[in-house]
Amino acid sequence: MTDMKEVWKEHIYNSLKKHAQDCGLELELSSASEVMIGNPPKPDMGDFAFAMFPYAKTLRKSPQQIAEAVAGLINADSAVSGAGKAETAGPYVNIRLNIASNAGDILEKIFSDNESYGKSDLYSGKKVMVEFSCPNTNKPLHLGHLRNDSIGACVSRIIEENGAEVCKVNLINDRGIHICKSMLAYKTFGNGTTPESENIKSDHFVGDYYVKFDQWSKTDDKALPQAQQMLKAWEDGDTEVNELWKTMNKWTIDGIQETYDKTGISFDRVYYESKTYSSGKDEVLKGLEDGIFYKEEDGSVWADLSEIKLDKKVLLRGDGTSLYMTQDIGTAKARHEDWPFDKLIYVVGSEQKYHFAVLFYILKKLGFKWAEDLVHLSYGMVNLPEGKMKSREGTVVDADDLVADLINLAGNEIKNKEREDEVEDLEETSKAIALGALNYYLLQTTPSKDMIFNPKESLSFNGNTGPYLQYMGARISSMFRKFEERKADFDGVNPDYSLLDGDDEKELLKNLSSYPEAVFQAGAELNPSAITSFLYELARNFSRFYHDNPVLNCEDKALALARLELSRAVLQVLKNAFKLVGIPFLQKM
RNA sequence: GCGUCCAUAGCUCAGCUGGAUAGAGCAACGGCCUUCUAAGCCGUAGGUCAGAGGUUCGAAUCCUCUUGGACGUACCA
Repeated sequence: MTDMKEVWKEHIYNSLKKHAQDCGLELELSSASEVMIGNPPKPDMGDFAFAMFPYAKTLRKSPQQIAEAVAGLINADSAVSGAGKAETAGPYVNIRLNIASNAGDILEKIFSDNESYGKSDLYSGKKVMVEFSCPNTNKPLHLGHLRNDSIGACVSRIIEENGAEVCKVNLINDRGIHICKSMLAYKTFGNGTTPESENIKSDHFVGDYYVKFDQWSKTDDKALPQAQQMLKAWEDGDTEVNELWKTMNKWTIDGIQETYDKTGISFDRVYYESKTYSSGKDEVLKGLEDGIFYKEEDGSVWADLSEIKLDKKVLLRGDGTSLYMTQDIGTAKARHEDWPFDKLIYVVGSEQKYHFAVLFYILKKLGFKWAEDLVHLSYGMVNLPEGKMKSREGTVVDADDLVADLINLAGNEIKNKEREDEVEDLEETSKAIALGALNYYLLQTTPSKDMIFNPKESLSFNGNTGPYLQYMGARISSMFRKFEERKADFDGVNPDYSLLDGDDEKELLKNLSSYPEAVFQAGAELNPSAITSFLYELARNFSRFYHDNPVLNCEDKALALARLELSRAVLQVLKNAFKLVGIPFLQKM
């Protein structure tokens, strides 16, 4: 469709130019790419729309008159007229494509490209690193992480589809006072229990002590000072604290890894704050020597941000210990050394916009050329219908719980529909449906916007949901199984694509051919919702088509086969887009 | 206070770099299963695109202001 659009822009451009010439005027357009193209409000009005308003002034004619002239020129051009027809609608020139005559080409392209259909070279030759997830090691993952993971993983795949070499990285937030809080609470109240002895998933086990610390510190003023003391001991290399840290850190990371496995999240490289903060400290001290930063009387090191109209930022505490910013400097540097990227995308919540503005500025000041290639892909908060999630009020939606609920619900749904025998593996199918529902739900909203997570709605599998999309894939798959059984009926028949000229069929062909555009747009904007929107439209159009048009049961065998191939193409594009969004494809459901 | 972002149907969201009558899903109501999976299809109802100005042939979209909200502005991460 991209090609067709370009072709028709060229036609309109040429006609406009010719018309201007005929009038003895000069057109203020230097190339066809400047011609604006749109869609008519209704499909039955045509496939492309060109508004003639912008040319009225230079051509000294009404847009209506220009439209008449341009349409006339296009229809008179025999080289053009086979591909489509121009019609005027007031000031608009609408192009009605002869899609059926192109149907064969569109389908052939999809079949020959297969799983590669949709790929672009937008980022070809580029190395792009994507950072996402970044959990703390003091508690399990929650709904906010799930959105982060969904966006991060999806954007990674989209960029890859647009030609880049991608490296997915995680950063484990495993040092700081918050880690000491759960450690201290465990040391005080744990009595040597373990996740195994209590039969609790290990990250939840640690998280429970983090909650316990919170309760404890409310009634005991000595709790917090003790935690700070522990932090100091830890940084001073105290073996006992270090051993405890190692043990509990492992518990959390193992637990989180289990969640990643369930939600299909993986990374190419994993960084640990505990390992990168000292190199960040070195960079800050070097910057101090070079006069980029300055020291306060208490020994703390600061960056002056007045150049970017911000105040100032502390980079090292008075006692020489490092902060969030410090370690992020070290991490960025380590990453570029490990894997020299052309672009590094940080998928991090919008509440950290300030942090990244400062980080990028500081890295620039430190003289790292690649600081220009850093991008903060900020995403909005996930709220509940009642408002914000609050750990103190226990309204935080736990990632494991949510996934488990979704799996259960999917399983019940299969049983209710009495398709338990049909699907073969109930467990696996339930998981696939749950995962598709989750990813699709989280990716529909444009990342930069806050979203409201309605648990009830997310657990529904009707309407514009992941399972709806999977269902279309399953129905098409089912149709192909039926076709295998009846193959003999179609012996010696060839598909006649020129018969695919019903409105539903034309819409589908247009959808299919516009898929590469959706991938390109998603890549350029780093916006998964470009793919989710595309998917829903394709599935909805297929659903209507399939409801109203018999395929295998069509009496005209040549048309039946053409429709079958059209369905095959829909299936292929669904699969390709599913892969990007993280919706598992199902043969049966 | 300052900075950033947001405001579209009862609810949740689309709406591409300005273009024709602003679209979906959910919820509500009404139809459609002896026919390729009813997790489906079709229909009805629902809107002063927060408000006011401005730019333009033309604004939900761009600019300014007002109102309402979120986030940030920590020697937390």
